[in-house]
Amino acid sequence: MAESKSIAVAMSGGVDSSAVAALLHSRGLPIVGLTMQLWNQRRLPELQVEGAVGRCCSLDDVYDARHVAQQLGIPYYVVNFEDRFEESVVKPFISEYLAGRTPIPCTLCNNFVKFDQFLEMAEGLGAGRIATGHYARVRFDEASGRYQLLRGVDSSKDQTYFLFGLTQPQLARTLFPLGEYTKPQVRVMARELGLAVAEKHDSQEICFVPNGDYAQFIDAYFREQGLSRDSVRGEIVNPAGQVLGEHDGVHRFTVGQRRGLGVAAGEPLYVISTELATQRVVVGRNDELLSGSFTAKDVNWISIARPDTPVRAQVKIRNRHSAAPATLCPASGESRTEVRFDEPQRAVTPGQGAVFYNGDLVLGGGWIE
RNA sequence: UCCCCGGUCGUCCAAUGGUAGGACAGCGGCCUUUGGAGCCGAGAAUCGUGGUUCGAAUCCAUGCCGGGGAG
Repeated sequence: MAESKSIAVAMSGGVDSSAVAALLHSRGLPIVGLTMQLWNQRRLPELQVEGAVGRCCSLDDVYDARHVAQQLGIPYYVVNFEDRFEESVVKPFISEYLAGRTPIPCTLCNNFVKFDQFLEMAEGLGAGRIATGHYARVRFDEASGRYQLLRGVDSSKDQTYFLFGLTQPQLARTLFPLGEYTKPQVRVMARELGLAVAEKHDSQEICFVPNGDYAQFIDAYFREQGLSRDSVRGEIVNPAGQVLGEHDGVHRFTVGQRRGLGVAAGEPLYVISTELATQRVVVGRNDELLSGSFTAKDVNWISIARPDTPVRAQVKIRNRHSAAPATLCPASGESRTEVRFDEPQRAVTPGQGAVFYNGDLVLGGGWIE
């Protein structure tokens, strides 16, 4: 009976998710701690680095999560999602890069693992809802009958950019307890609750790429799989087509990138686009990176129903971008939406997410074509 | 085999008698819990050899290497 009301907490072993477990527990809610094993960090040993911190799924992290669960006296399990993670996150991550786009593994992981397989697993354990350490808020809007997604109170830690794929059924069963707090408050809370992980460093970079070198990861993954790739070398050209240099693969470049071009032109050069067919990387001046509009595909509307007419919004085109005013023009009968910025924005990048906001409210989001 | 012009950090350019500066690139760090971006920092060069001069990247001679030039 009481089992069916329990909440499954996704515990990574970090401060945030540990604080979520402690917080819900302190409120007397029945919870169960679960750690998702997503990637075996002992694979691709050539990428190992000394003293790496903040990587997901390391033995230390599982140890930390289990320790917190013991401290709280809650049931705790480690669940192995490695196959799903590799299929739904790692492989698409690689193929997107090889296709000249710039993927967001965190969003894929949320869409296909954390709010999908994990939710099912929780259900199997008798938990009706899940809770994660994301800095975001969910609320039910009586008027529209919809669950709404809102930015976390701590705008500097807000993680809604990675959550634009969440659906109504998922939101209905999800708790983001940290959305009401700031990161410093969470640290204090963790300290006061005596959590051993209170001072643990924040994680950063892609969790399955231990040394942060994703291009090296892709190379290593191909070797591990015994796959070979055709030559990926290509030319670096300016918009006029003049050859300025050579490169070792379009997957090493993303729109707006400056470093790593190896071309000395007297002024900084940035990647403007990559041409898959010719394996060319086009570079140019910073002001050549401005775009006034783009199309978002596979748009998921969250806090509002899909509009039939243009909608004003602020649109965020990368995690560190501050949402810019724009007009959304949904294509009728399609999941595409044209986004027209009031002012041109720098480095609109295919493969990245475009998230639509109205203040703190997340209207929805899609993928930049 | 003669005559011009030119050889400065990896690249491009500055300093034309007083002990070499910048941009870009590369490297390191910070920032950021997608990738980029941005910020900070340290490196890094006068083609060789003689001479003139208190003092040479700078003037002279010569060699070497580029580029140009009717035999």
